[in-house]
Amino acid sequence: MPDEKARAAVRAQLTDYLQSRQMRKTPERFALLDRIFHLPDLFSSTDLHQAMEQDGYRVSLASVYNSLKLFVEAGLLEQRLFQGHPTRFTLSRRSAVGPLRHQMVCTVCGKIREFTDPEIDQQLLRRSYGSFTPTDPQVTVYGLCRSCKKKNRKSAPRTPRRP
Amino acid sequence: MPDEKARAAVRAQLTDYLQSRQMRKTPERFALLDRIFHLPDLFSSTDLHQAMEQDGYRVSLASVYNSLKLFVEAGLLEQRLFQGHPTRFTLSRRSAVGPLRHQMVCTVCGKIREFTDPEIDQQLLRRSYGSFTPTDPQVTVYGLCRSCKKKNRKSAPRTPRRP
DNA sequence: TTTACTGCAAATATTTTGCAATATC
DNA sequence: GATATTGCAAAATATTTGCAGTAAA
Repeated sequence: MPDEKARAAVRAQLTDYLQSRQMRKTPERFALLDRIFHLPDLFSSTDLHQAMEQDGYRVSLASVYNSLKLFVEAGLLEQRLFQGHPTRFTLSRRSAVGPLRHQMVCTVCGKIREFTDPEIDQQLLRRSYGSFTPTDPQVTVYGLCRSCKKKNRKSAPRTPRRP
Repeated sequence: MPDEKARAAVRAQLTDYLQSRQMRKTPERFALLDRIFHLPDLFSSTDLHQAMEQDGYRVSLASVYNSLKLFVEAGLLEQRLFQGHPTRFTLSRRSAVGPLRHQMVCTVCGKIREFTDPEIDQQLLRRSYGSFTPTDPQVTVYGLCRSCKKKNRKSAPRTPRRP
């Protein structure tokens, strides 16, 4: 199972991070981190909290927030914002070898789908940003998914209805 | 004054939009729209509300929100989200001829600076998104501005301090 | 034993909603 | 005059904070 390997690596990363800053290796932190590997790619704080509850593992929402912030600071997670959605988190791609993961978002139903585009990545990473040092380039493409586009056609007839 | 021309055009756009949907041309809506032309490129709902108050024009915050939503629906404004910032609005570039406006954000001080990149725009607009129809591609580059990078160097010495 | 961390509850920040009063059409 | 829109206050949503109790080191 390749997932297992990745999970162990990320766990080790967390251990190192905590140790190096004399922070504590609490069971909550590792339980949360483990659970993240069984969540969808882009999950919210409440997704994680509810998942823990359903597993019968009680953690306060405050601790979920604390841990998520910690994981981001430690470079294990990245944050993404999408119009009309709560903050999403995703396992960091920094360690990954592949192309960056970008997202498209349907402005009607809110559906989010990921895509990759090595060419755009090249453009993003090759160009200079002046005195600014980029660490995390993000591409978000808002638009319409197929089914919302269809629905939109039906509900927006050419002839305006009269009163 | 080229600004004046743009403002008139956008005002006309709003008038058309309202007329075509039998919505009302209230003074608040036009006052808000006008004020936006004298705000920074990326402004928040409270920026706009406070600007109105300082001009001695009383509008409720609820109306500011209503109008901003309306302006976005009418295609006059676009919304942008940045980590650690309230929602920002910006005059739509749809009508503009130039390249798309993208943003870089300093993750330490929160400073936002815009940049353009016609090559990336080409990549974004040329590629296919499958059954998904893109309307608004956004690039946000998080990183460090020069001054925060300097400060960071000072406060993160090579040798960890011992307890 | 020390103090970082958790859970809880209250606080904050941002945006939305319900509704009576008002003003556009 | 009909009703879309405003302003206000309350509600909803998402996240942060203060603090007492708990547990990792």
